[in-house]
Amino acid sequence: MALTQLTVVDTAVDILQQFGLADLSMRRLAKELDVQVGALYWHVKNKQELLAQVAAKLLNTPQLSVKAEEFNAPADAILQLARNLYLALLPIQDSPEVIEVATAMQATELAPVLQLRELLEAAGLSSENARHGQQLLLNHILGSVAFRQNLVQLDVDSPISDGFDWALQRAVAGLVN
Amino acid sequence: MALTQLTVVDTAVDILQQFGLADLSMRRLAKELDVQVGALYWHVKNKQELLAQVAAKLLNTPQLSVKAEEFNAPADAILQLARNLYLALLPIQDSPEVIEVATAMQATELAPVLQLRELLEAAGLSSENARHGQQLLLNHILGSVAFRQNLVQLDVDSPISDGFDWALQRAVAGLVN
DNA sequence: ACCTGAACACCGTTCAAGT
DNA sequence: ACCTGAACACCGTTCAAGT
Repeated sequence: MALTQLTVVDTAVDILQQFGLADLSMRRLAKELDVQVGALYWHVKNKQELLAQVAAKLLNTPQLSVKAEEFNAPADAILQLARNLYLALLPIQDSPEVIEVATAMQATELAPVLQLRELLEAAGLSSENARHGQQLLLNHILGSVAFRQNLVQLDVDSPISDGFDWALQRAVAGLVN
Repeated sequence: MALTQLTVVDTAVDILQQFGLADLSMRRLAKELDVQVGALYWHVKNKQELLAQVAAKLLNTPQLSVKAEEFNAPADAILQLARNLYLALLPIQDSPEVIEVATAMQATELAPVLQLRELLEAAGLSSENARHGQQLLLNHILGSVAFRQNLVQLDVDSPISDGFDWALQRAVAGLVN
């Protein structure tokens, strides 16, 4: 199999999903691809950039986006999108850290995160306030996923409702009046 | 100077404040204390537990807490406490990661985080919903600090108002109706 | 009780040299 | 153009042995 940017990133996604971020090292990745570590650096600049591309692969899927016209209120579309993100990230170990790396270097556009802002504007917020609301909701999604995943690690039995949704509803209500 | 748990944790806090989490390694810490790495493990169980104690040192100061009776509405006390936390964590590099480690192992009680929940109960939330509201606000504080610190790292000029406070107000409004 | 010395099993990144 | 081999400068944790 030819070593390309695509195969590198896809294998990285695989390792992340199966074993978590702690096992997603450049060396482990090289071993999985049957090459030397140095070879990876011909296809990706560094680990940060790799993680940003992993995040893009995870989020830039049409499955996550939401069709605004299918909801009678923008707030409902926002709630649905936030839930989609939460549920998609939950089963992927350490996904919040990966997403944070990607948004920190803002090199990559994460479609559902952009849509979050668009929907807030559609709900009547100024473009500035839509950015701030986006931040609040993203913080809540990533923080809640991280918190839940930590519970699993300490194998506490996770209840079906973990309070994410209640707080999400209150936050959206506060944002769109 | 005698090597004790106290000196170990205090030196760790120093390194964190001056150089950030990347430089806070057990080896670097040992060097700073003029001992071998192994010696540290007599005084702390592992790095996780050390970070939890660092987090406690950072947050368990009366400066951060808020006197509820000085505010005419519980919501105002909540806002003040959240701002105190945000402003205290902002100058400490990578403080969100450290706090997250501490809350994840919940071995340590972080006073201001507890007060956040108490104030939400005082504002009329059920104890369950107060926990969920606490999660929302903590997620927003830590997420916003992390976001701002990443901007500094990429030396983008930080504006005075970064939207933290606007979103905070909307969130609190949504929580306490 | 407390610490040293040394090892074990890892990291990310770089780069001359090969093909 | 793409990859190997090998190095550089690190990690966290453990543990026999010393005092």
